[in-house]
Amino acid sequence: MANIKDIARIAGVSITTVSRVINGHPYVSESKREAVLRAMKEADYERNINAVHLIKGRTGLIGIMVPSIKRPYFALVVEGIAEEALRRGYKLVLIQTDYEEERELEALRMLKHKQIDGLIVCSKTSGWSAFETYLEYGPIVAFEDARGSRVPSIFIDHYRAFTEALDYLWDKGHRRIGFCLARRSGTSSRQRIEAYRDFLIRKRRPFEESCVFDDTIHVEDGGPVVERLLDMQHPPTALLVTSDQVAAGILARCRELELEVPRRLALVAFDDQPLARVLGITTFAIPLQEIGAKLFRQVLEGGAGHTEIPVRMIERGTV
Amino acid sequence: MANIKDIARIAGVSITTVSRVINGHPYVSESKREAVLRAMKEADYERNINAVHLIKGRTGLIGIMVPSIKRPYFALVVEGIAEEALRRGYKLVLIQTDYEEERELEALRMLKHKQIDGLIVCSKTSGWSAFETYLEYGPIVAFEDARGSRVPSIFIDHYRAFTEALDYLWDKGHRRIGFCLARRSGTSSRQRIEAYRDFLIRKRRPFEESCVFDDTIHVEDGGPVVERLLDMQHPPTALLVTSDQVAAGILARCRELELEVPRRLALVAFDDQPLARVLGITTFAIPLQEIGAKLFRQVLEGGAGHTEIPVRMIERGTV
DNA sequence: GTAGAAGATGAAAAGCATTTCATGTCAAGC
DNA sequence: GCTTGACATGAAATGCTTTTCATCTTCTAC
Repeated sequence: MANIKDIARIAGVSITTVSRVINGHPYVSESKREAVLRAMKEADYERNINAVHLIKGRTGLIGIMVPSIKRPYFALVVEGIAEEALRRGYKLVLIQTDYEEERELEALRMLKHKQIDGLIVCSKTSGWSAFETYLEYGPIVAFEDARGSRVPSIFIDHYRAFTEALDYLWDKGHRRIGFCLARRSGTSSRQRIEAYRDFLIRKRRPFEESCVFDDTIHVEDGGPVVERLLDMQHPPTALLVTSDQVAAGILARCRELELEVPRRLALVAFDDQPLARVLGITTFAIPLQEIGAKLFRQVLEGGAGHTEIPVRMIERGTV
Repeated sequence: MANIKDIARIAGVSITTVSRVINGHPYVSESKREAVLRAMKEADYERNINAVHLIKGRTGLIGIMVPSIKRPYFALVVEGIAEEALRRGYKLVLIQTDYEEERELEALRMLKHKQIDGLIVCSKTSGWSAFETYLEYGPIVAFEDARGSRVPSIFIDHYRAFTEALDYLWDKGHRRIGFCLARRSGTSSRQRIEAYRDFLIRKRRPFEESCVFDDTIHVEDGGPVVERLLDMQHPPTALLVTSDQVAAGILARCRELELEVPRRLALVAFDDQPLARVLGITTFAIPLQEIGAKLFRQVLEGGAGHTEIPVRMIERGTV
């Protein structure tokens, strides 16, 4: 394909002039501009973007690290990021990690390689220090509580939200409260477990391992929770569920088994995804799309610091 | 940051030798290899990938054109693509189009620019001719019935599936069958409308505009459908719903209004997403993730032709 | 009338790695 | 002793665009 040199030759001008026309710089006479444009059309010229990237040292690409895009939670964040990226003329590179450190590292290497101009970490498994090391190569921002690290973050105080939810259920008369987590080792899970333990201490109640259900991530993970519940001597009367999807799965199985919600089992979920609205699930509103947009803006501006996103409970019919 | 020239200088070898070490070419003596590796470590060298892209004319990036990633349907396809991409060492550029032609065109331009090595079109609004024009710049593959065009495709015969579903409902005694569509102008919607019209002709039944519900895309679009149904003099007794999400929304509203499914309203949906499994929705299994993987393989291999993906109905409890 | 600014243009450097081609060494084989 | 092939190495070309610097012209203002 034709390159800028060819165009210069065809139009009878220098390469510089062609570049000026392409980039809209001033100081090009109308006649030459037209000649260049004509030549470009004639030769079906298209700028080789990789040469531009090389010389500019930027690519207009932002990396998004997500464990799995099929989880609506992340899909919503990415949607928010994508909308903002579009508005700013950036493209996104999707890096699906499945929580494997090696893949997370590869995303960081892309930053060092200058293949991406910045990196948005939606969730991760490696320690913060790995990310801090790469901070010098380009902006990174995380959607996870990174306070205490040098990685800028936009986060939700899960300790506070969980505490609020627990108190709410307690006030509604629930004395045995269980909860569902995704990965036990995740940052937010650890905060939630801490909130749970502190709550129990405050209420002088014993911690019971049987009340925590982990690895509940997808809608189909809800059913088994209900079955385990039914097998218990003293099952919890309320469940805090860290994802609307799982809550929907629980709700569906409860209906099948004619276990009344909220009479027999109360549910408080998180995210306020459309599904929760439709099913009337009491949940914490987390503005995932807006958070996505914020993440994008922050990574572009390269700002430091940690921003908390407030969440609030939306009462519907499951408590 | 250090470049290959610096490394060559530090290691006391030529640039070529450094390049050989980096790329694992043979014919490098052990002593020089070590010297180069030492120099690379010392100078914290990282290859500038954009220079590599420039000279190779490839980027290891595949573009994915999706209208909106937050729709689970597309998220699942992308998940499948991403898994396969990872296996093959490719990265993905997400191009969210929102069905705007300008953005679709921009994705095509990326192919021409050589910013991406290939393009997967999950759904689109522009005509095929636009895509055909760009076929010369790199492989394109579409997840949409492109028979009759030169764009390779992996597709589902929606005419056939719809016909099968209609006959099934007819055999179950339904005489008034309505259906929900996403965008009316989409390729699959047109095929489905055709199937519906042909079905009515075959059964000597009149076409009634009030039985088609369009722009139903998300889970929250289900409720309004039920409300419109209740307002009708002679509402359909069965609904074909082109997405599990919408079917879930319909089901939820039916329960709220105590409209028994399937006694008062039967539902057949499409996709067989996890949500449909959990809610016991009768639906057509479309292996979206596998299709994603297939799309990726095809775009890599640059194969032509059209491949039909067979679908089959899964009977659950909504008919 | 002249200094200085503004406008116009192009040569060349810079950005960086890969690959081809040329050259040289050494050992095996006849 | 000489040819041939395998192994080693580097100079230079290649991929393509942006940007700096230098040069030249043409006004404008005093």
